Amino acid sequence: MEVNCLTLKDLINPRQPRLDFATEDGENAQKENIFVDRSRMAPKTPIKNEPIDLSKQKIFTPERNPITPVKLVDRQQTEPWTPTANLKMLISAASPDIRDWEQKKGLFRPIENKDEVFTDSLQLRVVGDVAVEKFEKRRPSRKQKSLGLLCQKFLARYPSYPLSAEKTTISLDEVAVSLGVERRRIYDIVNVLESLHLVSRLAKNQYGWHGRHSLRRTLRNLQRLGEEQRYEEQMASLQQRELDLMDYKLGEHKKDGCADPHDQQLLDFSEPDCPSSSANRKDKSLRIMSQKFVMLFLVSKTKIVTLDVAAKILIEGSQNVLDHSKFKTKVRRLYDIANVLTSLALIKKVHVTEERGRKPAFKWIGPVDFASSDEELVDVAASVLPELKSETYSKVHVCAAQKLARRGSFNRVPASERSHRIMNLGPSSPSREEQGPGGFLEIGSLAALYQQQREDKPQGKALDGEGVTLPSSSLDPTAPFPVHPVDSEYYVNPLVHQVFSMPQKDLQAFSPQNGLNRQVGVSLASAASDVESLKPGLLAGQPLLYVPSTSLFMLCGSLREGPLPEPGSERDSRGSEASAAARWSTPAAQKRLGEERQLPEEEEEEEPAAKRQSRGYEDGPLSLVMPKKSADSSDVASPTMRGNRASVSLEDMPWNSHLPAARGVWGKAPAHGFVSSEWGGLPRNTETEKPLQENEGTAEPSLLQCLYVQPPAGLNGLNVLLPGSQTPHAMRPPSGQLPPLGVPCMVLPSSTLGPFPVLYTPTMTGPVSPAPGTVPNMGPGNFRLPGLGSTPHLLIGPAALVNPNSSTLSPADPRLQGPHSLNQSPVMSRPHNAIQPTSPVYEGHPGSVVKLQQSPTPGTPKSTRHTHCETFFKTPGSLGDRVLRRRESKQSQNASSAQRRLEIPSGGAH
DNA sequence: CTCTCCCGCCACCCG
DNA sequence: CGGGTGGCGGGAGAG
Repeated sequence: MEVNCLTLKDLINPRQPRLDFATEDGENAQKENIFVDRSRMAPKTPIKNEPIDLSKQKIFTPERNPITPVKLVDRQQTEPWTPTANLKMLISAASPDIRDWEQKKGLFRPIENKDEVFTDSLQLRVVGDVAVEKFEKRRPSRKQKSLGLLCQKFLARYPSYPLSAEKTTISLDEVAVSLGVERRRIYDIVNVLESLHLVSRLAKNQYGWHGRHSLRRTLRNLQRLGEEQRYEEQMASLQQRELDLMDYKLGEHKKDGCADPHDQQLLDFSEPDCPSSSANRKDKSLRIMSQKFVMLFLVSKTKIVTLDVAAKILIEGSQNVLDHSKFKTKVRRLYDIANVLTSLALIKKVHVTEERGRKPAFKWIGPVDFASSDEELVDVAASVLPELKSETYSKVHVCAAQKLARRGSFNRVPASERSHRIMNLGPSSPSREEQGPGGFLEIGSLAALYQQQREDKPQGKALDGEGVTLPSSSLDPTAPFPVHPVDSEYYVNPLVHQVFSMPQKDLQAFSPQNGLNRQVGVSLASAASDVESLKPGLLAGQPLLYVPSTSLFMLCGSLREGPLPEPGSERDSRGSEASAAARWSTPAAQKRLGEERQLPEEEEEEEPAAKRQSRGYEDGPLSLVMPKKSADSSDVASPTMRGNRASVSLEDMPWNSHLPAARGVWGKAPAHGFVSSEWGGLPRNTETEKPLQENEGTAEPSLLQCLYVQPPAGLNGLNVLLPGSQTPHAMRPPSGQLPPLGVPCMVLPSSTLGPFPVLYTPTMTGPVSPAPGTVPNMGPGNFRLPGLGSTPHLLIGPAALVNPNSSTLSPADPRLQGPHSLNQSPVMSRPHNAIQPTSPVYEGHPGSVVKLQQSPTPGTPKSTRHTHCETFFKTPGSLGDRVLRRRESKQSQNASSAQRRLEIPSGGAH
C-alpha cells in the first residue's frame, strides 16, 4: 500500500518529487493570486491535503517533529486514504492540470490542512480509528473552506474594538496569504465588513480596520434606512403572504411573484451608508446587498428573514424581474453575506418551517432596536426564548414572535448552532442548544442590558462607541478609522487553535455537560468548533494570555466530565438550574448583568471596546491572545503558552453570544461586577470555575489550562487567569476526553487586583498535563495578588501559568508585562464596577470616557500587542495554526524569535 | 433531492 | 494598459 501511495504521490508531484513543495506552492499561489513565500512554504509543509511525505515535512519543519511527525508520515503514506483519495491521485497523475489544481487546493487550504494534519499530529491521538478520522480530516471539507470560517479567522486578526489611537490597516494580500486563500475570497469578506463599516478601503489593497465601534451606529442607520425604504412593509408583505399562502397552501404559486410594487423603491437604495460616495461605484453590489440584507433584519419585527424573501426584495430592488437564475444567484450571494454576518455574530441560521419543508432563514442576533424603548425587552426576550433555542421557527412562531418582539429581542442564539455551522461540530442537534441554562440568563441578561443600555444611553452616548468612537464617520468609508488596537498586533490567530485542535467531541463533551455553564460550555464548544482556535486553547492547556482587547473570553472549562448539569441546558438553567449558573443565581445574575451593563457598557452602547465584547452578545469579540511570552518568558506565560501562543480571537465568533450570558453570570458572581463587559469571557471563566469546583470539589485544582486574561480595561476589573495548561504537553489534547478543556481559571476582580500585581504561581508547575480526560490535577496555581485579600478570584491552577509576577509589573518581560500590565493596571484602579472603562487598551474609543487611564503600566497596548504577536508567532508549531503555518507561520516558526506578524513578505522568499 | 456555497473565469475600471 | 476588483454562475459537497 504504502509503496503505491508513494508512487502516486510522486506522480502528483512529478516535478520534483518531494522537495518541490515550495515551488509548487509558489506557483499555485501565483495562480491564486496569493503570494507565497516559497521558502516559508516549505517549512510549513503539511498544508497540502494530499499525502505528502512526512519525511519531507519533517525536514522542513523540524519543529513539529516533536509533535508527532512520524505519525503523520505514517498516516499519510501508509494510510490508504480512501478510495476517493486514491482515485484523485490517480486522476491527478493523469492530468497535470488536475494535479496542479489539487496541489493548489492543498496549499490554500491552510485551514483544512491545519486542522487535519496538524491537529492530528499534534493531538497525537493514536486512536485506531484515526485512520478514518484522519481521512476525513484530511479532506478538505467544505466547511473548512467556508467563507464563514475564513471570515472568523479574518476577524480574529483584528480587535473588535481597536483602540482609537491606533490604526489598523489590512493588506489584502497579506491577509490572503496568511489565511491561505485567494484574494478573491477576501474581497467577499471585506465587502460585507465594509458595508457595516467595520472596515473601509484605504487604498488599493489596503483596508482600514475600524472594528465594531461604530457598528451600532451603522446598524441604526441601516435600520433607519430600512424603515425609510419600507423594507419592513415589504418584508411583512412577502412574508405574510407566503405564510398565508402556506397556510392555505395557496401560496406556492405566489412565491414567485412577489414583490410588491414598492419593492422597487427599495431598489434604489443607493447605499445606505455609503457615505461617501463611495458608493457610486457600481460595484458595490455586494456591499449594498449586504446592507440591504441587514436592513431587512433590522426592520423586521421577528428578526427572522428567509432567504427567499430577502432575495426577492433585493432583486427587485435592483431589478424588477425575478428571474430564476437571478434569484438563484442572489441567494448565493446572500449566503456569502450571511456567512460573514454569522461570523460577526449578527445573525444565525435558522429555518422557518413551512408546510413543504423548511426555508432557510437567518435570524438577527445582533443588537437590536436601537431606538426603541425597552420596556418590553425582557418580556420579549422571554417570549422569544423558546424560539431562540430552536433553530426552526414555525410560521406560528414567527407570527407570534412578531408580536412579541416588536423591538427585536436580542435573540440570543445558542452558540451551538453557529458554531457548528461553522465548525461543523456537530449537527446542530438540539442538544447543543440546550446548553442553555444560560439561555435563560442570557436572555434575561440581555434584556436587562438592553434596557439599561437604553437608559444609559445618554451617558453611553458619550461613550457610545459609535459616536464617539468613530468620529470619523463610521459610515464614511474613507473616514479615518479609529483605532487600532493592540489586538491587532496580537493578532489573534485563529490558527492557533490548530494546535489544540480538539475533537469536536471533546468540546461537545465539555460544553454542556461539563458543567460549564452552557455559556461557557457552549462558548467553548462553539468556539472551538467554530473557530478552531478555541480548541487549541482548550486543548492545549497551555496557558494563554488573553488579552483581548476586547474581549476575552475564555473559557475554561474544566470540563471534565464533570457533570455539571447545569450547563447542559440553558433552559434548565432558566429555571433554576442547579447548574453553576444557577449558583450564580440566575436571576440575580441577570440583574447584575444589567448592572454591569449599565456600568460601562451602557455608555458605550456600542461597544466600548472591551466592554462590549463581553456584552455584546454579538459583538463581543473575544480575543485570545497567546502570550508570546511563552517563548521567552516562561514566566508569564508558561511555557505552555508558547505552544499556544496563538491567539485567538473569539470575539467575533459566533459564539460570542455566549458572552452575554456569561456576563450576566459574572456580574453576579463577582459581586462587583466583574463583569466587565468584555468579560463575557470572564464570566465564563467563572462559570467554569464553578463547575470545576463542583466537579472537582475544588475548583482550583482542577483547572487545567488557562488563559489568562486580563480584562482590558479593567473592566470591571475582572481578570481572569486561566492556567494554561501548563504543560508543554499541552499540545496534546487528550484525545478523547475533553478534559483538555478543563481550564482553571482565576478570576480576579479587578478591584481586587487593584494595584497589585498579580502573581501567579503555579503551584503546579508541573503541569502535568492533566490527563486528558481527567481533570488535571494541577494544583491550583497560586495566584497572588499582593495586597489583595482574598479575592474572590479563583485560581486555578494548573500549571501553566503565567507568572504574574513578571507579568505583573515587571518590566522585565515586556511581553509579559504588556499584557499583564494591561490587565492589571486597569484593574487596579478601577472600582470594579466602575471600571468599565476599559482599560486603556481597549478603550480605544476616543470618546469614551473611560478610556483607560490606567495604562500606566508598562504594558502599553502596543507593547502588549507585540508581545502577543510575538508569541503568537513564536509559537512553536505547536499551535500553529494552520494558517499561520501556512505561510506565515512558517516564518515565524523558525524564528521563534523573530516572528512578527505576518508580514508575509512577499517574496521573501526567495 | 435541496441546500449551500466554493471556485475561479472574466469583465470592469481604477490608477 | 496592467492589475485590482468583484459579478457571476457552474458545479459539487453536504445533508
